Amino acid sequence: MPELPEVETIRRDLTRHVLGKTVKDVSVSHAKVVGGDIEAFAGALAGKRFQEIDRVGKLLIFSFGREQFLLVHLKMTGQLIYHAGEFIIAGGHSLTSTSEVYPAQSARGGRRRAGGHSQTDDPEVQPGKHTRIAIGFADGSKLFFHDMRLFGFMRMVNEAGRSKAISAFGIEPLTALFTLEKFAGVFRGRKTSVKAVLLNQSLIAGIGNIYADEICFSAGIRPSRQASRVTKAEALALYAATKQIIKRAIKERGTTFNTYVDGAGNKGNFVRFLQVYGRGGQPCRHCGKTLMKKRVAGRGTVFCLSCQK
DNA sequence: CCTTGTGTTCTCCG
DNA sequence: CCGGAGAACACAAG
Repeated sequence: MPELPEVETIRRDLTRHVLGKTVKDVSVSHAKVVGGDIEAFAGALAGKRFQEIDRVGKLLIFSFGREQFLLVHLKMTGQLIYHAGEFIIAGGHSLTSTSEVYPAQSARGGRRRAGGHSQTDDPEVQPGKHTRIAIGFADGSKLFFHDMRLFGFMRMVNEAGRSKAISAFGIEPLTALFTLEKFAGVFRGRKTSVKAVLLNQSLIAGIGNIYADEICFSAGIRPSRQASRVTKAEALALYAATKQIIKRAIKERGTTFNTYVDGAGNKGNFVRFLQVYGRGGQPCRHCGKTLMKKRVAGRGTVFCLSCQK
């Protein structure tokens, strides 16, 4: 599940690789992943030059000047992978034209292994049965959007569309506006759980199920605790944990639990540092007691009854 | 059945 | 009866 650290890792990877490149051709497998109209999307994107890549929460924003933007959301299983070189088919010969291997409206075309440097198994097949969008650049390199579940999307929007998308997000961790004052403020007066607040993108941008559980563990607070009952000291603990865990996760290039890969198709390393996520029934790394798993805020949630109050 | 991010819809309460 | 908060549902595929 790409959350803030994963999306930020991809943003940095792609900033290095696709900035300044011009879109030559665009292929799309399903209309719904580009907002319903493949022709309109491909037409709007063709010929555009990538000028800047920003991120708000888990949303990527590619800029083409002041009036045209590409919004990309990976949702649960989306991947955005850049390929510099040519494609090597199982048989051995290379391809240079996207349309030859990946006609619009058809995601089929067999499994073709990419040129060598990837570490994961399924995700780097280029293009594969889960390839939804292929963007070919003038220099022959390509950007692939994969998504097993058809939740993720790309959209071309104008400045009004960009502003609207950004305004839906709450405070952004790791920016100057992410102050203890504002952070503590989002918990104040809320009857819902601490976890629901952490997951609410309109309050705090970028936290998903993995980091919400990790933040709660680090702060020693049960995810089910009522937000309004969080004390000042606990708000500080949650605030510090949020900043520290997100920073560290970015440094480790994100968490690969199931399907996440970075802009080059490689896994993230933060799994090694997970204290609770995915560890229900296993011993707490701090006290040794069995970690509890239950549903909080509609999500699978793992915590330690003894370390978290 | 489970997994989860988010948009939409439903329900409750004052 | 309105508005807002929060919960529940829908979506998708393995």
